[in-house]
Amino acid sequence: MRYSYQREIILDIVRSTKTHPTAEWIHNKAQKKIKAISLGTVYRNLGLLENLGKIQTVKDNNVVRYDCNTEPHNHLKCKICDTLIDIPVANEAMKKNVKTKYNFDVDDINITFIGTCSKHN
Amino acid sequence: MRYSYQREIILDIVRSTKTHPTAEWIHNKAQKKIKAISLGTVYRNLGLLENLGKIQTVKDNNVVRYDCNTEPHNHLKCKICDTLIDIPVANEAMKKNVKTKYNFDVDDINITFIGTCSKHN
DNA sequence: TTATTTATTAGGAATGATTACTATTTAATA
DNA sequence: TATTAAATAGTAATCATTCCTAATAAATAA
Repeated sequence: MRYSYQREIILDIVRSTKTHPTAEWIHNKAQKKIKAISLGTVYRNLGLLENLGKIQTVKDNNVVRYDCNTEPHNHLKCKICDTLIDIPVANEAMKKNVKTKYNFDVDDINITFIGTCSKHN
Repeated sequence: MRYSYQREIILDIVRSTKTHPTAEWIHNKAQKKIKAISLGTVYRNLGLLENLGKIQTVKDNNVVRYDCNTEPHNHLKCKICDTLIDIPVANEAMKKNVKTKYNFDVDDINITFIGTCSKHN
């Protein structure tokens, strides 16, 4: 893969935050550095970076959010402030359980807990 | 809420299958009974039926699928045949665990196991 | 039964995130 | 320095879903 300044900036931006930004947010930020960067370029490079395992994606409603946390993990989603909070993957034992109960080979587990985060107590 | 024949047909259709159909699929089926039924009507009534607790939704990639299973449950998603398989909710203890660990009040847990179902062994 | 009122519908336009397309630019390398 | 193929900018297209509005129909009152 050829070097691209755009890709470098995009990766820097994703790594600069834990807010699980959207492509549009990343595009806005990137325009501060490269004023003519296009949204298509942002999407394409985010896809490439995901394939390279340098970033991860989370589906949040009908928007994809990007996450610099490359460890396998899941999310708490606060319905009040919309924050996504990373949590370590629940129990590898679940995979084994699903295998024995349903004869289903699990590659990936996607868990989102929806509720109210500690800010709103 | 006022009676509507369209809504009745739509509910019948969702209840007639365990394939987690999309709005478009339901619309096609409904047109067999009511040839001029509009897609907007299908979407609106699916939303109403969900609010009434008569059906549930599952998000599958960027499509919403509808499910007549009204019990709380989660899904196995086969990456080969795209089938969604209902499974009972994993462990209420997870809610308590998240509460104590993260001080996060869980309303709803969304779990999808992605992998290969028993058909492809 | 008929008239009234207001929820519901059909049909089509609008939205919004994402992807596709294409001429131009630019990194790599010969 | 010239060549070439990957990457980009800019824009059009896609596709699920929502929104809008005049017409229709269910519920109710007269």
